[in-house]
Amino acid sequence: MESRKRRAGRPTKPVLNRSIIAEHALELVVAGGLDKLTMGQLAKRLGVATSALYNHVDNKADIVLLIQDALVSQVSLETMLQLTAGEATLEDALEDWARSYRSVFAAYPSLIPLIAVTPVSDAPQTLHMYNVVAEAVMAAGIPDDRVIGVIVAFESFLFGSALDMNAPSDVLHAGEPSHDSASLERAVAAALGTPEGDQSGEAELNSDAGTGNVNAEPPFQFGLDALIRQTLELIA
Amino acid sequence: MESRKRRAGRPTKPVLNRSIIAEHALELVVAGGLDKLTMGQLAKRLGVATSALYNHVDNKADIVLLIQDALVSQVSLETMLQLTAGEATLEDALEDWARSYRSVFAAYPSLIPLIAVTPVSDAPQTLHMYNVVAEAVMAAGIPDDRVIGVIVAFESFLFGSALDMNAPSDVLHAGEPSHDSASLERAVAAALGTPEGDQSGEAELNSDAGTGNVNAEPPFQFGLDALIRQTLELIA
DNA sequence: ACCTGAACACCGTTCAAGT
DNA sequence: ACCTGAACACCGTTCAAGT
Repeated sequence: MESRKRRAGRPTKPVLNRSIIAEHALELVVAGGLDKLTMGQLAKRLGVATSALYNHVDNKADIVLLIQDALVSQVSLETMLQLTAGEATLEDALEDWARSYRSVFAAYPSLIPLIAVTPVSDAPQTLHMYNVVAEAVMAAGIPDDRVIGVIVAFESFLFGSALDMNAPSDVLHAGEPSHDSASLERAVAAALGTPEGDQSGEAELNSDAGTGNVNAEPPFQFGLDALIRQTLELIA
Repeated sequence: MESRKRRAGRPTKPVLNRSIIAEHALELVVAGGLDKLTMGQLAKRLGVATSALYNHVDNKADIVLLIQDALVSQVSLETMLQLTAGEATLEDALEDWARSYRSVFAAYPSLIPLIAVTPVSDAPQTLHMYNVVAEAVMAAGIPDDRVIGVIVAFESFLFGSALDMNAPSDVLHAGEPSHDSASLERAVAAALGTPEGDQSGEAELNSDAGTGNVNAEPPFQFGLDALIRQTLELIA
């Protein structure tokens, strides 16, 4: 039985709290991107008046911060923790962390610019993740003064790669052939002709959120290898 | 003398066109980010009614596409063109292109998710840039089927790096010290202790758009070096 | 063809009134 | 303390009316 209908006035037991709000806000963003997250839609989903939300959050940005932090906590730190314990290699830890990070955020491209700019002090889960990674990377022998540089370089690449996963598979296809696109077309054709899983011309059928671009893997692997190699050379 | 005031009805000479709209839209975004770009503000700036804009553009997304393409045309392709002519090294061309690209888009972080997802066929200047880069990189001896991978890997890193430039310098500073931030704090302290230009504690004074993060350079150089080295190894 | 001005459905946010 | 409902200033977009 659903709650009949509330009238104005304090309910005997609170119907909302920050966790409930965060949870449903995340579901809205999953369903339709950041644009679909409106205070009105969120309130409707929670069965309250829009204004009731403001008893628990400062504003919409506050909600975005909440879901961002919830997302970060989904990133797998398993291999990083093993590295700290001396039970994994730096190479494996970086690779696993990077792949997990990218796949989590690929589903929320509109959040990425916000995440990149949010101070970790406002997001406890995010702070925790950075701390685990820093500790592991230090344990592996990267000099203290290079740790932040490594982390930020990886993160920059991961943000960009997560965005790239949301591009249509044919982002680089020129429209009508012109003299101004000949080289690009040749490169695109060559790239499509040689992957392990050839997907010919029907790439646009794959339209899952965050996996729109079926050609995202090779560039990701290339960049990730580059960063990992450069990092391994820093070991004292 | 400013135009007195128009009344309804077709003006003898059109007051708007797509170029004029794009130009002023870009100025609005420069002034205050994508949020400040509203159809109402843009119309006021152009001295027309809001609805007049719709005689020239389909919608707001159309305007965003316009300014995105205008931005791409600001990226310097000079060294890439020299590379095609055999007058520059691949290393220099990649470094110059990457730095120019990053600095152009660092000023417009909110545009980056849109750019990453926009098909090049909708943006002629963007198509042109990719074509120049593809041609140059091929001329330098990178195998045809690896060109797209290289370009996309660089671009991913550049997008992320542009976002990072917009983070506050102290993004990674934990708030109150906790057991959950000790390693991170140590890494941050070590990183700040050793740069060529020590900026001690007053980093937040630097608040120019796109250059908020005074600590963005070392990670950028690190990642760029990694990608360039990996690319050079692909030369047949 | 290209403008104005009114209208529409929606936004985020505030606040008095209710319990 | 925590909800409702009305209100406010603003969005993007559409469209009839004017020239």
